[in-house]
Amino acid sequence: MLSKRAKYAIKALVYFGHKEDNSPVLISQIAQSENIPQKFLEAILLILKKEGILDSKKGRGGGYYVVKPLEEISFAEILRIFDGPIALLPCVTHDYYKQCEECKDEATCGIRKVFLQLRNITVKHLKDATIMNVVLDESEK
Amino acid sequence: MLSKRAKYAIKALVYFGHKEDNSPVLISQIAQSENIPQKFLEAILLILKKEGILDSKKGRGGGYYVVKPLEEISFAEILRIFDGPIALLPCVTHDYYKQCEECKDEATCGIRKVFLQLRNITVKHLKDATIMNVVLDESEK
DNA sequence: TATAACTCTAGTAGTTTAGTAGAGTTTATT
DNA sequence: AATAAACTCTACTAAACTACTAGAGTTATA
Repeated sequence: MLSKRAKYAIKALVYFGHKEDNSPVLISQIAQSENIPQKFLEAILLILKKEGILDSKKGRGGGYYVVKPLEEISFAEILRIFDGPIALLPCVTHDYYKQCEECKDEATCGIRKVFLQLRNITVKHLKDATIMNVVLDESEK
Repeated sequence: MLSKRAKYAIKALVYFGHKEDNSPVLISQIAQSENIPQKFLEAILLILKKEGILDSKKGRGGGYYVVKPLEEISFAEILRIFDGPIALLPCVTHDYYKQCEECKDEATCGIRKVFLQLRNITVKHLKDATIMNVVLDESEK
């Protein structure tokens, strides 16, 4: 299961996508609109800022705004930031590779094969799913 | 990530699959061969028994043996037993459905759509992956 | 200079994970 | 009948993670 962190992050980004302009938005505004605990959301937006996806302006009239193009922000990227690897086994992750401790021979492990293929399918799907795609899809109604 | 429980369960089942006959196997034998802590494996095998996948014989000469055909045991089934739902959001699970608390309208949620498709792809892949398939694949060397 | 707004450090209750310990029960064999 | 092999079951634990909350601090603009 996704962590709430990741889910909230995606929700917030989609919220940005539905806005007309790119003016700064208050945390409190997003929190209210999306039913997310405000303090929790604060921490999440901070992380998105550290990752170069959002930026913020302090002081009166400040808030958060998007800096990375929405069509370049994929679900895969967000999941990796908040929930770590997408693969289900350490021995098939891309960025966090670790051998399974109890494994006798990785090269011939049939279990690994299944999860390697699954990882590839999943990553493809989650890379194709960008924030922009979701925004466009939701606007079609 | 998979839990170790689920990974060990799959490893144990594949181990059964590589045996010639279906005579009872000692927990200690599997634990040793697959590098799994024995006491932990005990609990796992007990669960597989409760699920009707294994059965056991007590006393001297006893042990565990498979009762469900290996070509009918899929990774999907094992994952569901040990790690719960395969879907990444509660609102797209099959057996454990729960609305996302903060969701405004499930029917139009673009995020949900992404994870619903992903779930379908994943489940298909994990249902096609049976213990028997892994055993056959590993025997081809 | 007041205040709106982000920043950052702590802490916390609850749950899950990956085990371990040990007593109890069953059954085949001697 | 005794013995020992082997599964069964309950209880416990350390460590990590999740989803928050509290509150003080900093910055910038009107």
